[in-house]
Amino acid sequence: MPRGTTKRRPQTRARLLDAAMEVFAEQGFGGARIEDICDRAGYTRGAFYSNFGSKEELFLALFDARMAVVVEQVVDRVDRAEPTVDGLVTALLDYEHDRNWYLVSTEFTLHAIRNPQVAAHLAARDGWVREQLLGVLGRLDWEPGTDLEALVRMIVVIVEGAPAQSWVEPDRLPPGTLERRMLPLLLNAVRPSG
Amino acid sequence: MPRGTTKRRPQTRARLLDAAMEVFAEQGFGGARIEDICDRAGYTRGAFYSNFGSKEELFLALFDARMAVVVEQVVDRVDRAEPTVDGLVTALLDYEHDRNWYLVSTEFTLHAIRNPQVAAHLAARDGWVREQLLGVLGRLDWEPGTDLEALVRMIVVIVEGAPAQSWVEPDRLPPGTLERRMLPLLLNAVRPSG
DNA sequence: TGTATCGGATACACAAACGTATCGCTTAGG
DNA sequence: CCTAAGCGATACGTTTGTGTATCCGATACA
Repeated sequence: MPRGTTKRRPQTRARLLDAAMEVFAEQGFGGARIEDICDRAGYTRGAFYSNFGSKEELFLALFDARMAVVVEQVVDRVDRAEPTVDGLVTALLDYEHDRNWYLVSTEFTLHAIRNPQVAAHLAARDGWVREQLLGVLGRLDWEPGTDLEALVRMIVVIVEGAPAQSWVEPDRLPPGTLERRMLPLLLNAVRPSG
Repeated sequence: MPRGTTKRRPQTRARLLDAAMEVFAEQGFGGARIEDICDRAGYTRGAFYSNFGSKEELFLALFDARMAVVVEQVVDRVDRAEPTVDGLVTALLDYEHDRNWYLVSTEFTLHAIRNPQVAAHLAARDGWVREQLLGVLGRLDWEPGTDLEALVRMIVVIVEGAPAQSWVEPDRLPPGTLERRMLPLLLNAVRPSG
């Protein structure tokens, strides 16, 4: 804790971040009003401007913080998983399917694509995530000639892309079901035939 | 053309839609200002309110119009394609990778997830698209027991999900490359082994 | 070619969101 | 305790975007 910083400050930040997750999920980044976030968190705009310089800065802090948690959990589980296709798939998908996080992270990706600076930031983070997964995948056997870096990208396509269909019609296609069928298909395709 | 409607009206609408595509792509739906769209199209807000009731209505019209074109083209090409995996993949991916359309259609999906009314609309459209693809896929041979409806959903995951990574770092992963590698992997996994 | 309607421009009134400057309670540290 | 700094609330003024009401040029149609 920096010199002269009181203990309630991190709590204020945390509450603002939690509120922002909800409001961004409901209204989108552009549609979210700063005052709504403050209201939701139980503060006034004074608290916001004391903690963040802009809505953009908050967005970035929110994404970074949440992304760190999600990735840590996934990597941790994958790391302990049985070195089989089924173990891997289960580890990759054994998380709470968080609708708000899907909305916010997807919108952050769009935000990054629009802003080169943010894109560089996101690319670095994504690269780090893929590296982590690459390490774990390297412990399994794969069809000779398999491009593991490409394989990791494909896994990301599935894990981040499939939820779109589920969240549009969650009753018809419950979150996780499509990924659960699709990942084994992909992984078995590059496993040793023997 | 309705009684008493002049011929420049559809042109005005079209120009507003084109402008909206650009502005939504640049600013996002929530961040886009109606006046920006009008400026871009070369009109004032008067023209806008004469043609659309709200930004939301414009967004829906834009998505519907563009979606119709894109789907028609893809279905048409897939329909004429060689009945082989490679022919299918080539037909599915042989389009201009439109960054703006990726941004707008993805944001529309988020918008739909937030608004049940819009979600129902989008689900109906998506269902229709999948039906179209189902018809074409039925003409090829597949591994016995293959769930073609699920297969179509998986194709959609790839075609709509992979561009995210490409548009974040287009230099490292040019649009289309990941799909081009991933689709054959999936399709060959459910083709007859013989 | 006349005329009624259409369609987009203009102007205005309103509302909402923003950012800042300042105030006063709270907390840390001596 | 006492005091200085931190932190969030309050209260501005400003900006920005919106929607509507009205006007006038353009266009269809007789």
